[in-house]
Amino acid sequence: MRLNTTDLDRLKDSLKQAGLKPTRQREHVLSVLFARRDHPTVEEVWQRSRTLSRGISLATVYNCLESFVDSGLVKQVNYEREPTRYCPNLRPHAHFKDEKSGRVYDIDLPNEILIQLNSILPEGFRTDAIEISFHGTAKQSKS
Amino acid sequence: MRLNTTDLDRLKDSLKQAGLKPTRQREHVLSVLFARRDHPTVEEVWQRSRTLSRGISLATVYNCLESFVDSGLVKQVNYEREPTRYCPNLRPHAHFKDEKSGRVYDIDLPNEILIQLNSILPEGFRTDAIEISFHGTAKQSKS
DNA sequence: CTTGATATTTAGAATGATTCCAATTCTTAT
DNA sequence: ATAAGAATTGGAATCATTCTAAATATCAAG
Repeated sequence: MRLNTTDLDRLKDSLKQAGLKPTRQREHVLSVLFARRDHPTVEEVWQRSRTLSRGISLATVYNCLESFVDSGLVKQVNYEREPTRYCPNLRPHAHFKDEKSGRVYDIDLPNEILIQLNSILPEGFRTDAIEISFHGTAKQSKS
Repeated sequence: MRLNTTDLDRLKDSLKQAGLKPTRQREHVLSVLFARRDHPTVEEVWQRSRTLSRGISLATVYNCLESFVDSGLVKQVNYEREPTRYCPNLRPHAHFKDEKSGRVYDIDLPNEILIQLNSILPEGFRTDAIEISFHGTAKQSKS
């Protein structure tokens, strides 16, 4: 995880545009998230952040990720009561969890389906967000 | 919550058909679930079960609900990391959570949508279950 | 209807993800 | 450079859930 100046500036910009102060820790956590889009847990993000020269505390990883979610910079993925996972994919998408490997895949959602889903709601229901989670088994290993 | 013999027999039958021994506690927990289909948490089911003559332990409520879910008798509903809720509606349906009231509504799912959802999966993905959760606000108060 | 084998119930301890806290350190506008 | 507000930190606290091991209940067989 070596960041050149351009990458770093991009991260800083992302943070600023999200209304977040670009701190060393936030930049690092965000870069970890972008580096491998495999829906890591907080603990996993923390492990991957140990490479940071002075380290980073677990509480800070929680704080960073929370602020990212609040500002819309990343999304959360919850499966049952397992540790929350984080995902920098901002396109409308569902998640598919392979029960064998535990891996979570992104599934792009055609706008058509979102429209249809909204159409089945009774009168007076206004939707802020829709979460769609598949459980199953995936034969392949590509994301 | 007064159960007549017919109701009780129906509960016993449900349990037996699910492969579960019909114990006093399971009958009661299941009847609580059927009495108000408002997606109660374990804690809420427990509260509502205090009416039981000799009471029932929280651990048992957990055990009962777990066995119901395992045997397919009820479904779980998870929103973020909030306490798990339980739902005796076995038709294919989504959940809509009203952020204002915290109430969870069942939304029946047309088979068409389920077919469409399966059609967007890449080759080799086999689905066991799909969860669809809406977040938003509901103007009305009916379920 | 008793009995034994097996399953269930139970209270409380243990777990584990997450949140809270209060003190320190950083960021940034002036 | 500096002060005000924000972010970071380690550790304690929280809280839903799971585990444990002992007591109790169910049910099939006799």
